Amino acid sequence: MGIHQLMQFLKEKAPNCFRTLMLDYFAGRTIGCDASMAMYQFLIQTQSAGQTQIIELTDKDGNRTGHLVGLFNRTLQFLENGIKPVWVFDGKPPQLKSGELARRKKLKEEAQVKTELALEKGDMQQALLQNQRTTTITSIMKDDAIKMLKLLGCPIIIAPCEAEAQCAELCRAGKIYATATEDMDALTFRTPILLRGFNTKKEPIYEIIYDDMIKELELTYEQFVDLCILCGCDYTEKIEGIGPGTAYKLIKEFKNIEGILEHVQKVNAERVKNNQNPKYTVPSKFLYEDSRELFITPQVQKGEEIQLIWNKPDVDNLKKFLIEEKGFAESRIDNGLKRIAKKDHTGFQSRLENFFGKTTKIIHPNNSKAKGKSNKKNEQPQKSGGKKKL
DNA sequence: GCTCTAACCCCAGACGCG
DNA sequence: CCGCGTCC
DNA sequence: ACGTGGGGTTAGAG
Repeated sequence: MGIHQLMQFLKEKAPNCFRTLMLDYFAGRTIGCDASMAMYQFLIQTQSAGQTQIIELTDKDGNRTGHLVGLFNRTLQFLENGIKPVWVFDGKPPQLKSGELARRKKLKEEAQVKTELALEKGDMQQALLQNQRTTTITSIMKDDAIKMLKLLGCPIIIAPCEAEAQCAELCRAGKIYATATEDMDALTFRTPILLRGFNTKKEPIYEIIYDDMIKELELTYEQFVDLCILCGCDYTEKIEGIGPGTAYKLIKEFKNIEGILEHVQKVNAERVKNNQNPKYTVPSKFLYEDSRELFITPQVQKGEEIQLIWNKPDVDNLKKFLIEEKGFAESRIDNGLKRIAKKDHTGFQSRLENFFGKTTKIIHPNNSKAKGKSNKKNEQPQKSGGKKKL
């Protein structure tokens, strides 16, 4: 679950670290995308309720393909807008996450039972909801996605561990402009820029700038990590009775989790003396030190070692794969490829254009339904400063 | 009252035809 | 331009 | 073998 309620906390306590941007702002930029989360969402959202069963997109062998449809469209949307995506996949989750993963697995199993129950009752709406909760990503599905994205010409990174941590490393190394994810722990991994909102065209894209955030909160990085752990992260239980609000106050006052634990013991002891229930409950195994280490020095591949290269799509093999193996309609692939036919996938053209200020308003009729007023914006000649800094 | 937390509910995409 | 069935 | 999140509402505690 990333960091519990961090988004809402930041909106409140650090409102000035946000910017909202339109898609065309990113033309010519490289963006690191969290592949697992995107796949998961596409798989969920391509399910629908039939008369007596749940319908999912699959190939002829029954392998699910909803994530491929989604990633295909999303990638083309990026390329069409001159954005160069690098898809980053999760590797092996850290040991500390196993408890959280077990919890999720159990929830999925319960949802599976509820799905079948709802199907028996004929409650298709409930069946769909529960079936969405059972969604998991198999290694076949992941391999299919990697194969397709490579054939589209995109660089792929399989992170040694958490994708968010790898994106943060790439961003700090200057290999990507920003990390695109809905998962707020990218900030805990210290990504300089986090982007949210690519999942819906209805709203603009939010940019969160790490340096602004940390300044506005008046915390050190280490303190911010402690704050995130106290809010609730994937690696350890949190202290019951402390949410984002009090965690922030306590960090300010006692500097770190060690100091807060001392304070917590005192407060609880005092209350026990007065025959009151303790105010806080510290988990029996509060692994905050290990969690810290996972956030601060995560297992990643060094950014300098990574070369990102975009190629033109391998049209023949892409078609062979998607049509013959995955059951895609040829016309959809052709339509998609037409959208990016004029783009240069090496990224040279878009950088050059960006340098000369030519790409500032590549936006498409498709997207313009978003707000209605956003149309006007595109028409404004954004000529001002001429070329940007380099 | 007001603030905060926790538990529980809901929600999530894109294309293209008519 | 919108609504809704379909995408595989 | 394993994997997403967010918002809203409400009840209850301090």
